[in-house]
Amino acid sequence: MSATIKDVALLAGVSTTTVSHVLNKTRFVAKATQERVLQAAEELNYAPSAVARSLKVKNTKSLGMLVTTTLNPFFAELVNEVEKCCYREGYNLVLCNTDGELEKTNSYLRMLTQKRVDGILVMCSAYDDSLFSSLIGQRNLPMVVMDWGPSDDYVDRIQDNSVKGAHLAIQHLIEQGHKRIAYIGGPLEKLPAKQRLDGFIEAMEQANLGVQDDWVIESDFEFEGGKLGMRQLLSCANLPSAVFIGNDAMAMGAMSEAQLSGIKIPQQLSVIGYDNCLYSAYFSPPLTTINQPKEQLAELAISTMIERIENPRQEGRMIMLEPNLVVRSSVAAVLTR
Amino acid sequence: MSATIKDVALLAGVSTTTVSHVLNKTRFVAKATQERVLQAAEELNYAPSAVARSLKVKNTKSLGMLVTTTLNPFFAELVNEVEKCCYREGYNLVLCNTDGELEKTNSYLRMLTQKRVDGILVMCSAYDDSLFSSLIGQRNLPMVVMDWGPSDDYVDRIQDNSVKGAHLAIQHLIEQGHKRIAYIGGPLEKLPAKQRLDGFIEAMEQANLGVQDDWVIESDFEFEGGKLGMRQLLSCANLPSAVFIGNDAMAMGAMSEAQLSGIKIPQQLSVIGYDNCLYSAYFSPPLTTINQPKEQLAELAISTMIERIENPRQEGRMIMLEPNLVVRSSVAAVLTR
DNA sequence: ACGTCTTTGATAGTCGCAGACAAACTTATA
DNA sequence: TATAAGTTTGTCTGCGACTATCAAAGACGT
Repeated sequence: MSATIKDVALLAGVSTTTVSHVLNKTRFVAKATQERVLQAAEELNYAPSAVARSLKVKNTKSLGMLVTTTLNPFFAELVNEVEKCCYREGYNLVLCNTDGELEKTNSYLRMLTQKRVDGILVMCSAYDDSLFSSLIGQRNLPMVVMDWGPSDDYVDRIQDNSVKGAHLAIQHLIEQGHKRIAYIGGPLEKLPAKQRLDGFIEAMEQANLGVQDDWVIESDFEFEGGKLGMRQLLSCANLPSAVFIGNDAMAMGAMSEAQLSGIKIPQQLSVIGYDNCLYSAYFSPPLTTINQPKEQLAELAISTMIERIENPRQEGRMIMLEPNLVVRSSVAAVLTR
Repeated sequence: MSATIKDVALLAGVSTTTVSHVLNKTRFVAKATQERVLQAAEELNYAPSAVARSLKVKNTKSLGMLVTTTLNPFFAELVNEVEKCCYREGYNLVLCNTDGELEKTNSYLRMLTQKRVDGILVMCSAYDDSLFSSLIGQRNLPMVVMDWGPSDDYVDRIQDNSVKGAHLAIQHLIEQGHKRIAYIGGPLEKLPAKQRLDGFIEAMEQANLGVQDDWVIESDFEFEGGKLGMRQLLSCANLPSAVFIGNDAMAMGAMSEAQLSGIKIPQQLSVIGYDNCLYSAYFSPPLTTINQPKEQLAELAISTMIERIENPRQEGRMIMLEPNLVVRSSVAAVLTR
C-alpha cells in the first residue's frame, strides 16, 4: 500500500532511526543526510502512519466531542469554535452527536476510548444519572464537561452562569418598563434550562413582579418548540407585554408564530432570547438576546483539556463564564400611562 | 495505563489468542472459557486498543469530512446527516472545517492521510485548481466529492443539480405572475452558485423575460451577504417584484434587511430561497424555497464511500440528486391588472 | 493400544514507528 | 601514537493487537 519508513530509509540509504529523527526533528542529523531523507520521502509520497506512531507514543492527537445535536445552531457554532481551537493545537476532532440517546452516547463513549482519543469534551446538558455513570467508567480519560457538572473531582467543568443571564434579560425588560413578563424555556432536565428558569423567577421576585403560572412554559429548545410554546402562550386569557425565551432557536419559532397571528414585534410583544447565535442579528426584527461567549467557551474548554492531558493528576476545576446582554430591536419600551 | 489483552488473558487464565478469538468471535471457544474471558475483560474495564488493531488490520473505521464551514446551516444539517450514517455504519467522523483556506485544507488533508482514515468526504464547493491538485495527491485514498467535480475518474461525485433547482424556483415565481425577477447569489467560484445563476438566466430566457443587469447580484452565501445584497438591490432605481436568493442563509439576511426598510414580504416583494434548511420554516413569513435532499445526499455519500472502500478498483461514478420546490408563504401571486 | 478426528489452546511473527543504547568515525589532546 | 572527547548514525526491542501455524487433549473406532 503506502510507503513505510523502511522504504524511505532504504531509498535514502540510511537507517529507519535516522529517517524518524529527521522527520520529527528529534535529534541532530547532518545536513546532507537530512536532505537525502527528505527527498526520498518526497519521492515516495511518504506519509508517516499516525496509527503506528500513536501505538508507540501513546497519544493520538485527537479529541472526541459529545454533543446532543449540532442541528441546534448554538451547538453548531460552539463546535465550530472548538474545531478551530483543535486545529490550532494540532488536534483532530471526532464529532459525536448523541441525539440525547443513551445508547448512542454509550456506544460513542466506547468507540472513543477504543480509539484512544486523548480526551473527551462533553456538551450534553442533561444531568442524567445514567450518562453520569457511563462517564465515570471512563474516569481515567481526560474530560471536560461544558454545560453541566457531574459533581466529581475528576473532570473539569465549564459553566455558563445561566442564572445571571436570565437576570440580565429580565432586568433589561424591566428597565424598558415591562411588568407582565412570560417565559418559554427548555426542558428542565437540562441544567441551563433549569438555571434560566430559576434566574427568571428570582429576578421577577426581586422586582416584586408576579409570575403568572400559565406564562411559564416548558418546551424543548428547538424551533418547533418555540412555535408551540408561543401558540400556547397566545391562548392565554391575557397576554404579557414581553417574553423571555430560553434560546434563540425557540425565539425564532416563537416570533414566527406570533407574527403569523398578526402580532407586531416589538410593538405589541417584546421578545428577548438567549445564546446570541449568528443568525439572531437577522431576525425580523433583529433579536435582543443574551450573549454566550462561545469563542471563549471553546477556548477555555480546549486549553483546560490540554492542560489536563499534560497533567492528568490534578483535581477537577470549575470555570464560570459570564453572559452579557446584546440589545437589538426586539424589545420595545413600554409607555408609562 | 489501561488494561491490555495480556492482562485479560492472565486474569482469565488463557492465552491472548483465546481472548482475541472470543472478543472478535473469530473462532469457536468453549462456553465456559468464553465466560471467563468476558468476565475478566469486564473486571479490568478492558477496551481493546483500536490503534493497535488498526495497525494490524489496516483500516481505522473513521472517515474525514472536509467542509468549508459548519457555520452555514446547510452544511451543519448535512454534516449532521452524514454523522448519522457514519454512526450507523460503525464509522467515526473527523470534522475538518477548511474555512475556505487552502493552507488549512492541505494541513487537514495531510493529517487525515497520516491518521489513515478510510476515506474522505469533500464538500468545499470551490472548483479550485490548487485544492484539486492537493486532492489528486491523495489519489490512493477513497474520496467522494459532494458538490463539485474534479473531472477525474478516481473519485466519486455527487451533484445536486442546481441548474434544475433554479429552474424550479423561477418557474414557481412565473406561475405566480412574476415577471420582474432579481437574483442574489453566491460567489461564482463555487459551482452551485454558478449553476444557480445559469439556471436563473436560462429559465428567464426560456420565459422571454429580460434579466436586468443590476438585478443580478453576486454575494457570499452568508447571512450578512444576503443583507448587503438586498441593500444593493433596494438601491436600484426600479425594484423587482420577486427575488430568487441563492441560499436560505442569504434569504434570511435579505428578508431582514428588506423588512427593516419597511418592505412587506411577500406583498411588496416575493422571496424564494434555496436549500430548505430546518429554520426556513420559521422565517417571518415562512420561506418558500428549493429543497435539497440532504438526508439522501448524506446517505448516498456514505454508501458510495463504503462501496469504494470495499472495492477501491472501480472507476469514479457521478450521481445526480434532484431538488424540489417547497411552497410556504414568502411568495405572493401578482395580481394581473 | 494405536491411529485418526475433532475440539481447544499456545507460540511466535507481524503491522510501522520511536527511542534507549551503542557503534563507528573524526578530531583534539597528551 | 594512544587516548579522550565529540559527532554522526545504526541496532534492536517493544508498543498492543491479530492470526497462521502448531500442539495438546479428548473422543472414537478398530
